[in-house]
Amino acid sequence: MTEKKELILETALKLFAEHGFDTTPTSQIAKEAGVSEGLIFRHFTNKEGLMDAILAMSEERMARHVKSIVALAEPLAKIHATIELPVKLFSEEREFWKLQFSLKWQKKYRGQSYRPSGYYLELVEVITDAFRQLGYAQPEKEVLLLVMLIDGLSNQLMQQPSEAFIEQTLSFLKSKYQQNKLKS
Amino acid sequence: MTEKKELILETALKLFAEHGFDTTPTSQIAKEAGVSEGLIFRHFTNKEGLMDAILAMSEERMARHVKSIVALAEPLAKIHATIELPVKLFSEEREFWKLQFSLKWQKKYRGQSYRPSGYYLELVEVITDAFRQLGYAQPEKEVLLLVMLIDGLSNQLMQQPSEAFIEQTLSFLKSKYQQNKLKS
DNA sequence: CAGTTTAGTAAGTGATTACTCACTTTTAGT
DNA sequence: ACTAAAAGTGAGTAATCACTTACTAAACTG
Repeated sequence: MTEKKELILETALKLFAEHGFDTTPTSQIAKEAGVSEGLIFRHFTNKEGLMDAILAMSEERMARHVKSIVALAEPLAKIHATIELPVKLFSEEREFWKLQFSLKWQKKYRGQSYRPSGYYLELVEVITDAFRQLGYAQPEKEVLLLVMLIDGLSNQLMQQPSEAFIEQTLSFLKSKYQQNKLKS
Repeated sequence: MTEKKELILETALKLFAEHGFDTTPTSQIAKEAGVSEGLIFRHFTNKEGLMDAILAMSEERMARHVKSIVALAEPLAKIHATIELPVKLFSEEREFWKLQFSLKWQKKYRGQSYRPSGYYLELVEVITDAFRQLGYAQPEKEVLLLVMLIDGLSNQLMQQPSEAFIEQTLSFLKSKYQQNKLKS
C-alpha cells in the first residue's frame, strides 16, 4: 500500500460519508487527495472498486471489536460491551461508520457487507448464550431486542453525539441489563 | 392534481425507494410513468421539487398516525401503539417509508423532513406522560429507549418483513411493557 | 365561442462524470 | 547500472443527466 493509495482511500471515505457515494465525483476525490484522477482507477479499477476497498476495511475493524467482546468472561460484561459497541465505533472512526450505516439502505450494497457476515453471526450466537446463562426465558428474542436497540442507538449517536448524552444513555441502557432483576 | 401528475409522484416514489434519489434519472421516471420528461419539470420545477412533494406527503401521513395514538385513553395502549407504528407504516406504504428512512443519512435532507418536526415532538411528549402515569422512574429516558427500539425495529422490518417474524417480535416487545412489572 | 391559462410533448443542450490512453517517473530486483 | 514492472500524470472522450425551449392540445372562464 503506497502513500498515495492510502490517501485516496482516506479522502474517498471522508467524502463518501459526507456527501454520499453517488454524489461524490472521482475528480473531487483526486483533487482533495492531491493526486491525478487516473491514479484512482489504476489502484481500484472502478469507483465501485474504491467503495469495495473501504468496505473491506470495515469487515476487519468490526471483526476485531467482536473478537474482544467474545473474549470477555462474564455474560453480563459481554452484553454491556455490545451496548457500548456503537459508541466505540463512532468515537474511533465516525465518518467511517456513518458511511456504513447509510449504505444499508442502498439496494446496490444491501447483501454485500452489511448482511449477516461472519462476525455478526458469531456475536449473535455469543450474546444468545450470555442471555441463556443469565437465566432469561427467551434468549433468542432478547438478542433481537438488543440488536434493535444498538441499531437505534447508532441512529441517535449520529444525530446527537454529545458526551453527556452518550454517557447518560449508556448507563441507562446498562441498568436495564443487571443481575438480580426480573427476567421475563 | 391531474392524473399524470399523480402518476409521476407514484413512479418517482417507487424508483427513489428502490434505487435512491441520485441514481434515479428523471428520464427513467418519465419513461415508466409514461409521460414526457418535460412534464416532470413543468409540475415540479426541479428534481428536488419532486422529492419535496413526496416529503410533504410524508408529513401528512405521519401526522395522521400520531394523532390516532395521542387519541388513545390508556397510557399502556399508547405505548403499544407506538411499538406498532413502524409495522403499520410499512404495511401501508412500504416503499414510501423505506425512502424516508434512507433519507435520514443524507446530508442534503437531514434537517428537512426527518428532524424533529411537530408530530415527532408531540409524540415524545405524550409518551413521556404515559410512562409517568405508569409509574416509571425515568420517563424521559424510557421514551428515548422506546424511540431507539422502534428505529431498530424499522431496520429489522426492512430486512425481514415476514408475517411470522413481525407478529412474534411485536408481542415480545409489548410483553416488555406491561402493567404490574418492575419499573426501574 | 373567443381567449387565456394550464397540461403536455419532442427534440435539443451544456455541463458533468466515470473512465481510458499514451506517456513519464519511480522503485526494486539482479 | 540495467531493466522491467509498478506508480503516477494529464489530456482526452463517450455517455449520461437535469433542465430548456419552442411548440401543440386540452381545459377553463366570461
